[in-house]
Amino acid sequence: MRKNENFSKAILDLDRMVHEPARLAILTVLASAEEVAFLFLQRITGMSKGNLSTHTQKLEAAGYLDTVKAFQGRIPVTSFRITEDGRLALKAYHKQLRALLPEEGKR
Amino acid sequence: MRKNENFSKAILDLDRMVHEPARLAILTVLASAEEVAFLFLQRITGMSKGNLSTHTQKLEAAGYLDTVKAFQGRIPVTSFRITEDGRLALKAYHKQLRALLPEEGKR
DNA sequence: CAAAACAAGTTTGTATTGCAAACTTGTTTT
DNA sequence: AAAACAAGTTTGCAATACAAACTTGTTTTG
Repeated sequence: MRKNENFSKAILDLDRMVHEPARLAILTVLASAEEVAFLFLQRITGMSKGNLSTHTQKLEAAGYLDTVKAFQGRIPVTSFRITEDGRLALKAYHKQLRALLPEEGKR
Repeated sequence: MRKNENFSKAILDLDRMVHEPARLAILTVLASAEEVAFLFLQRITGMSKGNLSTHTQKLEAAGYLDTVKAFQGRIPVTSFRITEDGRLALKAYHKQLRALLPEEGKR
């Protein structure tokens, strides 16, 4: 049996910056591409612009993504790239989750 | 490649009653025993009494656990049992997480 | 050409929530 | 009898997620 104490305390140590579903979705998409545009991210996740904007700002403040502001012709386009720290945080989070999930055989 | 759209929207559909780490820890412990006493749960998770109390109340309101109030001698002892709904919710949550985690080979 | 509609994000306001300090009710110790 | 302890609960507060409303600029239309 898994040691319940360490185990449940580990759950409480999950990185909340990543654990929040909106941000987890953002990071997951960013992890699968070089660079992702704001509007693409919005459509793919179905989030509102406001919500997406605040979450990407938080992820940037945490150092998990970089914001790239550019112009496509004359209209502004904001894009994002996951940082190395972001990738590491996501990987670490995945590891925490795996430790938490019952093993294959025991489902 | 996984379809990014369905995928990231699925993340946003995670059951938040279970997703919250404090409650996930509680449910996980409850799932591994018949009945668990308040103080045991508190020690094993390291949560404060107040926090534990409010989260168990939420889980009860959601129908995910039952609260059992009894006496040990003359002192009151509160215990909890996961309900069938709670077990199902936890299982469904695990399933959602598995779908979300990169596969073994791709780590 | 002026006005209205549209685009791309950001800021602000609100309602919810997680958390621990303080409280309550009762028991045991001094 | 008073003080200390136990087991939870309630209350107050700070942080957060979210969308509506706003801002700045561009394109379309009358």
